[in-house]
Order: sequence, then structure tokens, then C-alpha cells
Amino acid sequence: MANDTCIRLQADIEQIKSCREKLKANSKSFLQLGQVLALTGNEVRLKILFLLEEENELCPCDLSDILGMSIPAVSQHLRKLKDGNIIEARKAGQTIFYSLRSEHLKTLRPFFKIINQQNLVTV
Amino acid sequence: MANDTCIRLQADIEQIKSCREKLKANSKSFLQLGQVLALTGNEVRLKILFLLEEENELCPCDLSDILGMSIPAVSQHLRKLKDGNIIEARKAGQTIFYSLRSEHLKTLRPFFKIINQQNLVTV
DNA sequence: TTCGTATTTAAGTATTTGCTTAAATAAGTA
DNA sequence: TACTTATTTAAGCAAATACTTAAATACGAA
Repeated sequence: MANDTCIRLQADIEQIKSCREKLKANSKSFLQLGQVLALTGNEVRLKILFLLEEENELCPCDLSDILGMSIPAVSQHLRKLKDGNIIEARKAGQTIFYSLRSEHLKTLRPFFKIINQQNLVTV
Repeated sequence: MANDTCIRLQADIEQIKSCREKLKANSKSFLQLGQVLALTGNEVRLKILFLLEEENELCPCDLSDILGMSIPAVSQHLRKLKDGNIIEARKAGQTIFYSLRSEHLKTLRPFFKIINQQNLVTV
């Protein structure tokens, strides 16, 4: 950056200072929550998470069929969710079942609630 | 897509059908919520929303100063949030104050709650 | 061992994102 | 009127994203 003419003449210096401190105090939260929201902020992944909540567990192959997209595409989304510790894998023979991890349910539940509520309203 | 060998032999056809219907019934929600989450799934924008909740309203110039980034960069984030109907603008002379729109507070509140809770836990 | 199924990984590519710098608006002040 | 301040817009670009196809891995059955 390094360019442009600010801060404002009438800026409230105390307010700005206080805001900076709030950001600093919560920096960890912003990073962590931001990562989770970035993962859920994709329609395909949001659908996958919703389906896992509904069905308990699903495999890449079934998800591919449900979502109408290629298996590698689904697999890559699953990997991101797994890397983000939002889902976990259970192996059963040659099929792998994915399910939600309980740690992030606190964050995810409100989304599912909104989806289900809007469904009621819309119908 | 059109490639690859699925659906699974042991797939539960009824389950797959039911999942497809659930997605269809909620398609509007997935689109709308997905868009909101995509906007919040950026650390800078998450911070902006958090600050607007805390301070009620802020202008691009102050945000630029608080966040330590250029004014055009901030302005472009604000535009996205405004296009997504998450924030609104109030003009006061030559400065423009942005604030959260009440419609999406239902979606956003849980995030702020998580941020504040984690802060308590971490400290 | 060979074959088929389920999944992942890798490489390639078009699109999107988030910044930069420079220029354009818009509003108040001298 | 010209000048400063606050903001937006536009163009350019590097990095990230989300898919594609092809190849690799893992497991089970014949």
C-alpha cells in the first residue's frame, strides 16, 4: 500500500486505536473462523456438509452421484474439508465414509438451521 | 464430467434419491447462504463486519487505517459486501459511513459470538 | 495373479480473487 | 474559481480456485 491520503481529519483517534486492539486480541479467531467460513463459502462444499449432517456419513462416489459432478472434483472438495478438520474419514473395505467432526458443529449448526428455516418459509 | 466408474455397487439408491430431493428443495438457500458465507470467508471482510457490529458504523478511511491496508482495497471489499446486501451506506458530507444491514444479522451474529467466546477462552 | 471397483493424486487450464497504481467523482473550503 | 479531502472506479497482474483428464494407489474377488 503506502499510498493515498488518510487518516481523516475528523477521525476519532481513540476509536481507531480501540478497534486495532480488538482486532489484535481476536486475531487467532479471525484466522480460524475465516478459514472455516472460506471452506463453507462454496456452494458445493456447503451442500456436502449439509448432506453429511443429514445422512451422518457418505462416500465420495455417492456424493458424486448426488451432486452430479465428477468423482475427482468431489474428492478434492473432501480433501479441503478434511485438511480444515471439518470432516473425518472412516474406511470400510474399499469405500471411504466421510462424516462431520464434532469440533466444528458449533460453527456449522447455525447454517443448517438457516437452510432448514428458509425451506419452511419458502415453501 | 461424464467420466469415471460410479455409482457404487452397494449404493443405497433410495438414500441417493432422497439426498437429491433435499438439495433441490433447498437450492435457493444453498445459493443465498453460500454467497453470504463466501463474503464472510475472507479474513479482511470478516474483520470489517466484526468492527461494524462493534462500532455501529465506520468509513473506508478509518477502516483503511485500522486494518493497515490501502483505501482502494478496503473500498473494493466494502463494495462486495454492499453488493451482497450485507452492509449499507450513509452519506455525511464527503465521508460515507457503512453499517450492517439488519436482514443478515441473523446469519452473522453466531460468528461474532464465536469470535468473542474464543477470545474469552484464549485469554 | 489378474481384473474390477473406489478413491486419490497430479498436471493442465480457465476463471475468480485481491491486491496495486492511476485516474475519476464528489463534496467541502479558501 | 482552484485546492484539498474522501471515496470510487478502472486497468493490470500475481495468486488462488475449481474444474478437467489421465495416471496412480488400495482393496477385494475370481
